Amino acid sequence: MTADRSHSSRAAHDELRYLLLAAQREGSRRFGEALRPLGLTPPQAEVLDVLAEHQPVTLAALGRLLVCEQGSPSRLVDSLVQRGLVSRLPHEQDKRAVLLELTAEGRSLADRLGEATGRIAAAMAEPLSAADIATLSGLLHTLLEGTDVARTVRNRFPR
Amino acid sequence: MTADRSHSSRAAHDELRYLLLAAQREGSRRFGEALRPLGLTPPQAEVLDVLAEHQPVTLAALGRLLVCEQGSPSRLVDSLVQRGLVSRLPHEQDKRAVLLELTAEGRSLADRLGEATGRIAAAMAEPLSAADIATLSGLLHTLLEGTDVARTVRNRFPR
DNA sequence: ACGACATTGATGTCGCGACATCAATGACAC
DNA sequence: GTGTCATTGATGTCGCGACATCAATGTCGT
Repeated sequence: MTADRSHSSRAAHDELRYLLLAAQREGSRRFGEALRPLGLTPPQAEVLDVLAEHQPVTLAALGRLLVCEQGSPSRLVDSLVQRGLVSRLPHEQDKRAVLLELTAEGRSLADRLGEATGRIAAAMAEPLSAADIATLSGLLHTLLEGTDVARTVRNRFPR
Repeated sequence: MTADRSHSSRAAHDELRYLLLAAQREGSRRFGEALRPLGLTPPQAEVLDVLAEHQPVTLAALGRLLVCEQGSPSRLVDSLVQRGLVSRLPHEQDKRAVLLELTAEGRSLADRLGEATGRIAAAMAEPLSAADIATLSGLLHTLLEGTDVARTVRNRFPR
């Protein structure tokens, strides 16, 4: 019916853009709310989550593993260091680099975080079936193909 | 194969969460980059876009039409007023309210914005077919069903 | 008319997140 | 070694975006 390929989907593209924004915002909002009892924000939670699996890691490497930030997340890490959840250690071979590790407190919080995360993520995706989630993830991967973030996500969630 | 329904999809849920974050971030990054020649940020562009269609409108009503912000976007609008793109007019019947309108300059910028938006959105969604986009949008609508943002998006993009 | 409550828009605060810049250090060609 | 360039992590700045608070105004029950 709509023959003009170059313009017919303009509204569809815009709607998709806003849907992605809306979904991310709504997810962050709910996730942040659920994280408040732990005293963590979603980005802080992501750092703990990544550190729990990739300890120890330099700041630059952490940045490459984070979806929530492009550059080096020094100030994000700062907040966690100040709260005693993460410690900075000097790197032996490279005096520029800093190694990040969870403290004991950080590790135990990361554990509690893992449980909370599972429940919340399941609750948020509740209106979708497992098949829907797979389809949705596949389409998002396709949408992002060739970008840095896509590589980041693949690193974090290998098949 | 995975029999434990309550936990088997934990990773899938987390991946979806990060994919949504990644897609939105990447989209915003590219969109903001393309908008830089116009001197606009993506949230500012959304305001112009909405105003061009719903002029005049109160601040609270604008807030209900925006995906990019929950509360009343007074400071976001401020930036546009300061740049002479939007004007605030007193509301006759309700002395609390303020009516927002595009200035002449705002209207012409909104026009140029519309063209740019179309090209950018198409470029970003390029790896997906029209059918994929429809599927993706449908799934995102389902994911958001029952939320305020879902209503906002439906208002902005009625079928 | 009046009092309780709701709504509007402004404002303060906090934590990002993108970008630019910078000093320190490292890697590499020669 | 030396010069050149890349990388690392810190820092400054800007614009959000969520939340809380507030004064002004409106609404509604009685």
